[in-house]
Amino acid sequence: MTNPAKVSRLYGGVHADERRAERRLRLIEAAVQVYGRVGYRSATVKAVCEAAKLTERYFYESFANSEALLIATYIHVTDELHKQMAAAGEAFTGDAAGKSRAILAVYFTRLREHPRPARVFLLEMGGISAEVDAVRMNALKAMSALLAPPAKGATETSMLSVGMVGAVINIALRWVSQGYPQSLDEVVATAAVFCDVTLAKSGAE
Amino acid sequence: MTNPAKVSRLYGGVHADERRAERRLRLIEAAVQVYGRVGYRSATVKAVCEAAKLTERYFYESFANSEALLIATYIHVTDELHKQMAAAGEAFTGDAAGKSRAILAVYFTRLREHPRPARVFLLEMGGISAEVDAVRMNALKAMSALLAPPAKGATETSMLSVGMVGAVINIALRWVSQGYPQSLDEVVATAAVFCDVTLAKSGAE
DNA sequence: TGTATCTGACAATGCCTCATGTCAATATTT
DNA sequence: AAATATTGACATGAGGCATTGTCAGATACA
Repeated sequence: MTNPAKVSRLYGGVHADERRAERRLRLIEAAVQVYGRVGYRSATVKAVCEAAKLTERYFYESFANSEALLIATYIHVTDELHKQMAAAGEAFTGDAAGKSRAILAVYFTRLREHPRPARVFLLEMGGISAEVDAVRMNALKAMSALLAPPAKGATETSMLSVGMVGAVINIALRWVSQGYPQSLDEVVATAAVFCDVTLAKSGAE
Repeated sequence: MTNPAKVSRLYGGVHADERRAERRLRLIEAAVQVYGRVGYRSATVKAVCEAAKLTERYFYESFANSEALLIATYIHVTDELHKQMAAAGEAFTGDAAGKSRAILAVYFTRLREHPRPARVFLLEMGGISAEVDAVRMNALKAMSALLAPPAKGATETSMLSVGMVGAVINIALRWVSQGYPQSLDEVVATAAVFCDVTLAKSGAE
């Protein structure tokens, strides 16, 4: 008896859904490369497709437009990063200040491993559209929650945390842009200053 | 006897140089309006000229292209802002922490007076071009110097100051974007936390 | 083996903007 | 009043890119 759920034909041993998903992922990974090379603003659909070794047809199969790809790519990259940061935070046993440092160490290490994409996602994500802004704000909130877990009853991100994240991001951006002049320990220590003061002040509220 | 230095004809009682300068300024002021309305990225040369009540011809008389206008406009706006902040700093007599607060109060007050341009210049200035990035970095350095004057022998902006400015900017951006939910005193106090810690740490180095 | 689906290369269209050019109308000097 | 500089409105062309469409060839199923 035939399985009515499997409407799609196998191709290369995989179903249509999987092939679609695979192409989508390839486009996202290609986007990271292309954005890193020329920046998002000058990245054309064509260039991304060439890097992914797919044609425009498949681009529009997965994304409505260039901006949708940017959003998917940003989410993909930040999700991965935040997972690693969260893992480092959970692995660390000790006081809150030490935990912040462990998380920051992962953050800055990853940034140093991917200089060009890091620059793009730190620098170019502002003012492209309301949707992109919203996605970016979500990512910043996630980072804020990692570095300074909100108090139990907290309903929204405090301005203190907003400042903290801004400090860390700006330090990161400068560090990346200038070619990593300081050591990892140095930048982590500097960024940690802002985490520490945030923890101290928000606890003492 | 004719004056050979005055080669230009008077028009409306003013010389060519002055008329040019006046048109240039009108374009800059129009740019502030247009950028505020639609953002820099969607601001066309045509729209700016219409707002300035000038034609494209006069645009290219003063600016090589759209980006040159952006840079001129950004410099115009930040110069004005920094002058006011500097004045507030000099007028204040007291300790460094109090001075920071006085300067921040001016900063946030000005941002609240011009919500839309503020949003644009805080948000959209990243990753447009190397020139714009350089101009922006200069502005951030100027702000850093105001809020936490560098130690006497300091040769370059410290990463601590970079973090501080990032914190203040991010607080400002959030405050503006969300429609000023906190009081002026509140945001100033929160931002001041980051200035204080910067002053304390950089002094104790 | 035949048929339907999938894939890749490429063409074609349409849209928008920058930047320059043209030309008549206006203002100023002599 | 005549000549010249200045201004404003508009036209034009060049270029780039997104998006859709076409079509032949390849692959899997029956």
